[in-house]
Amino acid sequence: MLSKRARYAIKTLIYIYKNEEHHHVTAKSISENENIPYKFLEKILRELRQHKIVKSKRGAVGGYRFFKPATTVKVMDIMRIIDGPIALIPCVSENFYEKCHECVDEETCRVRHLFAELRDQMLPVLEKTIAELSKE
Amino acid sequence: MLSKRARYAIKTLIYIYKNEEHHHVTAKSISENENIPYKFLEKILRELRQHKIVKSKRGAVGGYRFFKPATTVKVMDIMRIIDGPIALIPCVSENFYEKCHECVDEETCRVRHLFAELRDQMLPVLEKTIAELSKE
DNA sequence: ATAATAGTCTACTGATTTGGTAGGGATTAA
DNA sequence: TTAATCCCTACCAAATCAGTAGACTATTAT
Repeated sequence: MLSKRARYAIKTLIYIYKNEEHHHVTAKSISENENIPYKFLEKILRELRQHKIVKSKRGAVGGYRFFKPATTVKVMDIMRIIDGPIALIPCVSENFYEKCHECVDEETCRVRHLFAELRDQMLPVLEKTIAELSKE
Repeated sequence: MLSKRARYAIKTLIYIYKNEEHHHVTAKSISENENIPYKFLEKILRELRQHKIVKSKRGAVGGYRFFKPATTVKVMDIMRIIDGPIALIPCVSENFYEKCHECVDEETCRVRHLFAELRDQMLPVLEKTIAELSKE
């Protein structure tokens, strides 16, 4: 399951994308419009900033904006930042690989093959970008 | 991520399938051969029995067997029993649906569509049965 | 200069889940 | 009757999740 943080993050980015044109988007307005607890949101935004998804501006007319174009930010990027691996078992993860110390031979492990196939089916769907997701 | 319990459950069923022909398969032998803590395994087996995936026989030459043919037990069945929904958000889950009280309109929610598509890509892979998974 | 606005950071907390462990009870075959 | 084996309840420590509190820093408008 997706964590609430990840869902909030995706909603937050869609909201920023739709509102960043004329000014920075404040955490307050995101919080109010998307119904995300303010302090909780701050933490999420911080993570997004640290991973260079958004950039921030402090002070009176501050707020958040995309760091790189929303057309280049994929849903899978956000999921990996917030929740970690997409794959369901670590030994088939591309970005969070861990050796499986349960099966003897990774090359022939059938369970591994199955979950590799699963990951291969999942990834293309999650290539969708925030910009694409925001169109209506 | 798949829980350890779910991975243990899948391994357990593959092991039972490969060994049930001539006699019941004991928890002890599963535990030893698949490296699963005995007491933890017992709990998993109990859940599988309660969901009619395996049946048990008590006493001296007791153990576990498939309740219905392994050719009819899908990986997704096991995952749902042990870990719950396959879908990453409840509002697109087939078996564990919950209304999304975040988005205003489920029909037009873009996030929902994305995760519905994701689920649709995942399900066919997880249709694979324990019997298929055990072939070599 | 200063007040108001808005992001930054560290620390804490309560509830839930995860991955177990302990210990006995019931059943069956030899 | 005894050894093997499953059945059941209860407990536990660590991690994760969702969220809160409070103080600090930077920027802008007046």
